[in-house]
Amino acid sequence: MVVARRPGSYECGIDAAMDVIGGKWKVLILWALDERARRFGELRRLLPGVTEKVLASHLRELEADGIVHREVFDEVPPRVEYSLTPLGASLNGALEPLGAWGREHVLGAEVRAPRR
Amino acid sequence: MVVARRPGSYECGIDAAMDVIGGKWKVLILWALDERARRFGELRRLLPGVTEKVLASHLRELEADGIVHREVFDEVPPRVEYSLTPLGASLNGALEPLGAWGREHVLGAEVRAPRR
DNA sequence: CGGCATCCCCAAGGATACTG
DNA sequence: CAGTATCCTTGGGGATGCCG
Repeated sequence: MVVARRPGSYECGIDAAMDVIGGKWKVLILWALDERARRFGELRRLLPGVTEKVLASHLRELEADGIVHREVFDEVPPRVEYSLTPLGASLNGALEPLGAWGREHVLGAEVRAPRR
Repeated sequence: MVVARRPGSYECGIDAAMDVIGGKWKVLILWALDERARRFGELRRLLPGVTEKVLASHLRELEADGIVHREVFDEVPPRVEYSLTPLGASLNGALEPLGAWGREHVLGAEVRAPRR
């Protein structure tokens, strides 16, 4: 996103959080990882439209922020798994009310969607 | 903002909400309006760094999304007040856990170990 | 006071190709 | 499979000026 990446201080906790989840696909990544760990290609398939470059950079940012854990398995073919850290899980929990709000007030308004 | 402005459907409620609050200053606007109604110039002073153009466009988007109410008082000098609609208030409530998360895990971490 | 109208910039994000 | 490496596009947002 934008806001103000690491300017040293924020007005309130919400911008700080918005900074962490501000990427275009980040909340979707968190959502996809909520259930279980996922491989890179798996995530790519779960997020139709994301490019490899953007997915990789988002994952690296989330890793730097301590939200996701990246584990490399030394195998052939290579395998890398991404999972939520405890911090990431807590973020997802904090996101839940917002998701419920969106489902109820935005999605509900335009469609009676059977989400995920 | 980013994500996908009104593409007709979202993956989950969170993107839908992210779409609404995706502007650089929107959550700060919501925060400022949470306490009471505010005038345009008042908001400008509360958000150091925002330009008139951006503040006005954000307010209009929030108004279009049914989040804020704009009331014009036909006086001289002109007076315009912005306030949260019930929907806006509920959004603010849904944002609260996220704000708490940010305060606890981002702001707190920065204070203890300032980076950059 | 509370705005639009303009012009402009730049970083987030997309497309494509290549590699360990 | 899981990424880099490059190049390019886009539009959100900043700066400035004018107006009812």
